[in-house]
Amino acid sequence: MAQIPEGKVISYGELAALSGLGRAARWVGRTLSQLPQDTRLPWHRVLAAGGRLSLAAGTPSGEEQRARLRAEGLTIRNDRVDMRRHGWRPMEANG
DNA sequence: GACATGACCGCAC
DNA sequence: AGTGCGGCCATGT
Repeated sequence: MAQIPEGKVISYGELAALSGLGRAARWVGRTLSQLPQDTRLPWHRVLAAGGRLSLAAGTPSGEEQRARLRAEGLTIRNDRVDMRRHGWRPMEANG
């Protein structure tokens, strides 16, 4: 997760698979929910499938996530981000 | 061991 | 486009 570049996003399922956790998307979610508030990990770049934001707008964390994503230049439409444009895969990291 | 829950995923209707 | 259902992995009671 720390390797996700700024302005890019990934889904829980992808992150789980890429981390060698198989299909443990739920486990990723539960883990993120337990992150300390002062973590510097880019947790806001982890979205649900299809670029959907699973954290509801209005909640502290939900607003925080939207703010951070927008700050990185992403556009949020109807609680979702354009994965086609901002999706990230490790292969792209190698150039 | 059984049962319920979670910042989930994919498919079918 | 919205809803329902089963599957997934780990944790807590």
